[in-house]
Amino acid sequence: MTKEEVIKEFRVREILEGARHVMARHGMQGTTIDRVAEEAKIAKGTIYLYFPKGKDDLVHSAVLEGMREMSADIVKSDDPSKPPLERIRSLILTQYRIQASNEDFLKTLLINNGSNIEPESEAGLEFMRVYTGHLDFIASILKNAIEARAIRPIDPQFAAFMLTDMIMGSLRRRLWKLASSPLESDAEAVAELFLRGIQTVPCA
Amino acid sequence: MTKEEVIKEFRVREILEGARHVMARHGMQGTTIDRVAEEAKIAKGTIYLYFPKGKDDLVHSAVLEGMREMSADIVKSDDPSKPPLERIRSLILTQYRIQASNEDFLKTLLINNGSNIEPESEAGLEFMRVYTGHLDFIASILKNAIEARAIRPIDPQFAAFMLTDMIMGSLRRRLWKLASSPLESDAEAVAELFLRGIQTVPCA
DNA sequence: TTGCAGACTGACCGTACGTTCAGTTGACTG
DNA sequence: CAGTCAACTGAACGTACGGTCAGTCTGCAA
Repeated sequence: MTKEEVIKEFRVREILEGARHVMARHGMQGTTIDRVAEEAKIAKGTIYLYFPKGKDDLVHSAVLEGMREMSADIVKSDDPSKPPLERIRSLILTQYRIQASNEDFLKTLLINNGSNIEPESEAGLEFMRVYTGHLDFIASILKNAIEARAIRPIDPQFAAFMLTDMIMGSLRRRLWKLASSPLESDAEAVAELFLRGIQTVPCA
Repeated sequence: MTKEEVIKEFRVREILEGARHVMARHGMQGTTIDRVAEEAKIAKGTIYLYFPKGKDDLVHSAVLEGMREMSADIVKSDDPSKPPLERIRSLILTQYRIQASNEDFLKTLLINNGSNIEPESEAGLEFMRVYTGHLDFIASILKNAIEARAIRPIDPQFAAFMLTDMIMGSLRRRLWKLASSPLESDAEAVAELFLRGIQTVPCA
């Protein structure tokens, strides 16, 4: 029984990774079952043994798994015992490091339409659930910082959304080759902008 | 000669608007020539009279025209004689107003993959040209503010990118129904975050 | 009124791609 | 070694959709 499960898990992983690779290289439009099968080095029909619900389910699973993995990595690397501001800074840097080590999936998510899942469908709802779950995690860190009076009493959900978008945006800027600065300096610039804004400090 | 031109312009406009409407409702995946023809109330074949290069060219034209129109509206509403900070604030608010009045196209751009145009293709390069053109405009306003010492000497291109992403992000948040606050208060929150950051002012 | 030009139509065609399933393989059992 | 069964294969099928073109309609000119 164990052996079958190992094989099954191996196949599913191969297929999902193949799918993400194909998505990154060919875009959603160019992601076909044939290409995924070729990438995973199995025959077309085999895919339907592991994803009997068909292509859409496969694609959604690949995207969702990618999101869940990245989110989990970020949560894992968080250290709640750090002082609030430092915690936020290292959260930002960690997101850069993790997402940079995951370039295939990042391309899918940011440049191709990884989030192009129809809202209102079951897959769309699941996508939103994972996404808002991650936002909630960041919001809780910000809430913590507010209570410690390290940051202004801003709406944590809003700030979490904006921070995520800034990070995603600057990563997209890198993928589009509009910036070539080292990763750490991008992270630092985002942290600085998020924490202090761009305005001249009034009392400097 | 004039009459033919009027008809041609009318048809092209109907087709492009129809295309944007279909994209917003059905996503890029579900955007077919048949649906666009139906939306524009003309026969399939007629589309090929006005877009002989086929579907891809039509879709790209629709997206590019939408971007160009929005960018032009924003540039038009800018008043360079205002003081730098106020100029930035009203730039932000204007973007919200204009983009909110253009919901179809916004959905295409933000939720479906309007920017899913292959880089390296002619269409992709044109897309980047329009996009970076808009960023340059915003960067020039920020540069101006830096010279007036109204904001810190941050890289204007970087800041322009981040500001655009924050605005787009918060508009996406609205489209996803994760926020229902009035438009003006969203704009104000973004301006506040961008200008002052979230950190407690150190000398308050 | 007749004839022509060209804008417009929509049935039709070819193909790419998702899905299926009859057949093959190979590991395990008795 | 024969038999069994499940994993796997890939040729074949159905269909949705981009693109075509022979035919229709409309308005104008002679």
